[in-house]
Amino acid sequence: MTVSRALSNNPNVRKETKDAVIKRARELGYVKSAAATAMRGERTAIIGLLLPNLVNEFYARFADSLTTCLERCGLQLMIFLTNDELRKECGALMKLHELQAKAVVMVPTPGIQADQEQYLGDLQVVQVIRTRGDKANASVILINDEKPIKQAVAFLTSQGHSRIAYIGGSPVLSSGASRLAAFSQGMMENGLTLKPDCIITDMPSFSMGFQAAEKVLAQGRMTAVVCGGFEISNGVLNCLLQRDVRVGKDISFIGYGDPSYYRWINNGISTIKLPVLKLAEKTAQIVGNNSDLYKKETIRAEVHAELIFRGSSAPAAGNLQGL
Amino acid sequence: MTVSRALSNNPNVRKETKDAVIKRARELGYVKSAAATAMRGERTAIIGLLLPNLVNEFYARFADSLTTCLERCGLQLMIFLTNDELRKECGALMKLHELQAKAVVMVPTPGIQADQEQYLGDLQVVQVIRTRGDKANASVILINDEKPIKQAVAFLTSQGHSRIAYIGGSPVLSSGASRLAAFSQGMMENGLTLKPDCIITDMPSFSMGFQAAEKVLAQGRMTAVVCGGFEISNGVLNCLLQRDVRVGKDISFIGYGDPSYYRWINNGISTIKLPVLKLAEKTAQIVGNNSDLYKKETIRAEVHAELIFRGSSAPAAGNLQGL
DNA sequence: GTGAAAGCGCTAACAG
DNA sequence: CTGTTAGCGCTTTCAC
Repeated sequence: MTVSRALSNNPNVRKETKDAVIKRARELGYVKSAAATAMRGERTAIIGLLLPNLVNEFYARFADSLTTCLERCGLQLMIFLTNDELRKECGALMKLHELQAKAVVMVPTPGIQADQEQYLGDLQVVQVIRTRGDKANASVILINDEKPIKQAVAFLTSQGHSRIAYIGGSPVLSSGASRLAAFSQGMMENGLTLKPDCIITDMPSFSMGFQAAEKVLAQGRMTAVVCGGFEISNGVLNCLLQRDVRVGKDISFIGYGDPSYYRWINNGISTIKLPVLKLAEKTAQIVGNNSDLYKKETIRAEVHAELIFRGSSAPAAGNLQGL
Repeated sequence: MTVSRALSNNPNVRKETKDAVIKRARELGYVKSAAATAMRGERTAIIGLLLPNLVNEFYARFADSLTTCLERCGLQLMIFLTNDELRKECGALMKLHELQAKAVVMVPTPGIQADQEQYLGDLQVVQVIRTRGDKANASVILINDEKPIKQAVAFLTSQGHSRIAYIGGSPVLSSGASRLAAFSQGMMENGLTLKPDCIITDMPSFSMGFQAAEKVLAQGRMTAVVCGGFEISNGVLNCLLQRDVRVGKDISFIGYGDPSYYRWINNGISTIKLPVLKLAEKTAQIVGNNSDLYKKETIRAEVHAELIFRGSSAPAAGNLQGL
């Protein structure tokens, strides 16, 4: 018992005893068993992170930033890849429950909530980027991209574009729905008609973006494209480049997310830049919060995206002349 | 006890009893405590992964692939970012020790080994990409890039280049040393002189690459650059693009690693492509190996990199004429 | 300032 | 087939 007290720096131990214990412990290479600590009911210093994947640079950067932010609180991230499958999400939550994780930070998969409550035990939940209703007492941090999306449409309009395509995530995702809404509103506000064939949405992925871009090109009527999804944006851009479409001339392009190479493609890719670091900081703040108070107050927060102008969003002239 | 047996599917339980137990457990939302299991001495299903960062696309892809591979064995990755600092590496190892992790997969930091053995407890170690001596009984998986590096030099030579710069990782890293050796050998084999000012090595990073490229440009004598590091390659390339150097005309460039955008910059960036998936698979194979036998046989393996030709490695003519 | 007892959830080893 | 005992490493509680 004295040993225990010495190691946890309890004042009720003679200094000499304490020093001796600590010294010997070091000699023996003692490390406190996380398992024993956890078994006494305390939470583990583990935070689960559920992401669709790590190949998406946005997710990778988020994971990187969050790891760093949490390290300061002595918390460790355990990453689970869901591939946007509900089944995997459930599996991950169950494991975290078993591990008595302190909290989960998750990009919810599109499926239905079901009685996931069961899996969660009493661990704290933070939904990021997307949300799946408020039923669960989960905190939510979203990226507000309404303004930059509207700005994108307004700018393109001011450059003479009127046939603007939108390629984004499915509206079954909360993020997909809000981005699409922003685009639609933007079109209305600028007096443009919102034809159904100028909007393509689906589960977001590189290949989805690629294929959507092929469709848009096949139509041959659009003079500009706005993207509403990180991997989608990459897919669309890759399609355009592969087809030798002169981005910024034949067609104007506004991407979503800002992978480092967007600066260097052609004259730069205009895009909606996402505040990754701020998102991570806010998340860490909620999760790392030593809520001695068992307040399960659920927080709702937003971080703001920003439109970056580069060469890919140019006047429509070149293209309109061609029509 | 019967309950315990039922839940662990022990045959010595009447079927009806077992079913009843399992049913009731589900109703109650029972999950087996990982802590209790761990406390009885068993290893956790946790594999530590120590990486410099996750921003480097190569590391992110490796983490992604490894997560997926390990999931099949029911193992979970816990990622620690070392930022190539020995201090952080030690901290991470200690935490893994506390958690009774089953194994660590690590990209060793450049520092000295010290008596890290202490931190490791008896967990299995797999060093990837770089190695830090064989003293510790650690398995090692390296990327063999000797052949593609030599090929790169040979190809550039065949295109008329003779002033070829090499920008790579510091030789204090085993990877840096072997790449530099391959480049040097390549130069010799092609009858080229290896002047000291054509070689720049340092701790690998984007900015290191960027600055090295600035130096090379300032010299104004090189007609080609070969890179020996993923982030270095990005840094060099970004510098060239920012300075409006016509890559593949003013200067030939062979990168290291194959981020998706290399295909689309100018006429494509020639590069040494790394076998990420194979690396992950091999790693998972070693780590996931249910070594019921406590054989601590340490494995040494290699996966092979490959040179990809694209537009950035062109004949030297254009440049040589200019000199 | 120190120590003994008890219990967190689980299972190996031994009864019945 | 089912149950009892004991112990994994730790801390809280209550003596001394």
